[in-house]
Amino acid sequence: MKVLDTISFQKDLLSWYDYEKRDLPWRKENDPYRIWVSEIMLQQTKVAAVIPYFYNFMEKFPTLLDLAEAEEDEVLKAWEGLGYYSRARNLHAAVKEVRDQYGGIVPDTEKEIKSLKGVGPYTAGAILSIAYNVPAPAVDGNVMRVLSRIFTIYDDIGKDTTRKKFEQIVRDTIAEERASDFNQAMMELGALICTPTSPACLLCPVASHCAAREEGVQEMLPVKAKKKAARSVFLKAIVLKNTQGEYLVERRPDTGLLAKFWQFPFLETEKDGEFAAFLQQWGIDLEQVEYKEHIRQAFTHLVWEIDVYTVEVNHLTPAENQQVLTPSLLKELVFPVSHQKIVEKIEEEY
DNA sequence: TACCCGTGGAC
DNA sequence: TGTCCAAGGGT
Repeated sequence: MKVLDTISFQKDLLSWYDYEKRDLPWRKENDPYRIWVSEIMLQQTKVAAVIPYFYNFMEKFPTLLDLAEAEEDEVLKAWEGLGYYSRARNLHAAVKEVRDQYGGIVPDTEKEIKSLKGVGPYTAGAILSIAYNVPAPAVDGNVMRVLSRIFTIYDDIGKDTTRKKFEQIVRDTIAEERASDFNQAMMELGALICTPTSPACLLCPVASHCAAREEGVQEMLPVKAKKKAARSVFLKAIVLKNTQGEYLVERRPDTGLLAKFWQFPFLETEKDGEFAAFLQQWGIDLEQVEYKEHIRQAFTHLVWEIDVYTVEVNHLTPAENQQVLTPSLLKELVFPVSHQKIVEKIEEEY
């Protein structure tokens, strides 16, 4: 592996960062709680998507204690639409643990912080370095992309051992006195300059240190194994409305995909015959329902293909996991994005 | 290790 | 339209 002039690299990187760093809401104060929340929100999520959620979240839960004392449904509602909802549940649980076990102070040791729910190798390093300036590696996708190019490392970045290799490189390279800025600068460089496609090498402050640039292979890196294609699941959903203008919704199971979210009843099928049998539980015939639209919701590992139907009935009796609600009460509940699209059309079209 | 877990934007 | 993927973690 090539030898890096560490001091020169640090200087070039940090000088650029001092001048070019973005003005982001979680960079305004050095509150470990705010930094923690931002890091969880930023997991697999773009900065632009996080910003409005971060402002709203901080307004609702300004301090760690505010969040610790909130109801889970309230926390999930603030997370609705951001995705990966276990992040919200884990953060909520972890914040309670910090309140109870650490006197409300976010711990500053690697062992303690990694023991918190939802805090893995990256997030532990990010909080330690950004909040406490501890020289710990915070290796995310950006950092692996930047370093794979600097050193022309062709290891598959999807593998755990590869991340550990990059963590060791960061330990050897990090600016000890400016650990916070160094880690953030590496990520900032990955986000703004050393992008996945068409990296802006002509604008790169560390281009002179970059082996991939020298060899012209920057577009080949990093190496990442292809993921399996997502499988499609075909669903038929029914929006049931009674003569009072109320709607039937049901709660998803406590675990798994979109746990505890609300949805309109649906059946996993493409066949009208099976759908007809499904509708019989409300005494409805297939001829009574009206097809409204098709909604596609793509997850990382599967795709929902939803045909949406509506029907109006005289009376609706909710089962144990169901509710019959007015539109305004419906909007208080947490729905998957695909079903939010239905909720938005309720009253006018549905 | 491989799979599960969301969403919206870029290309 | 399809594909990829973004400051990952849990199991």
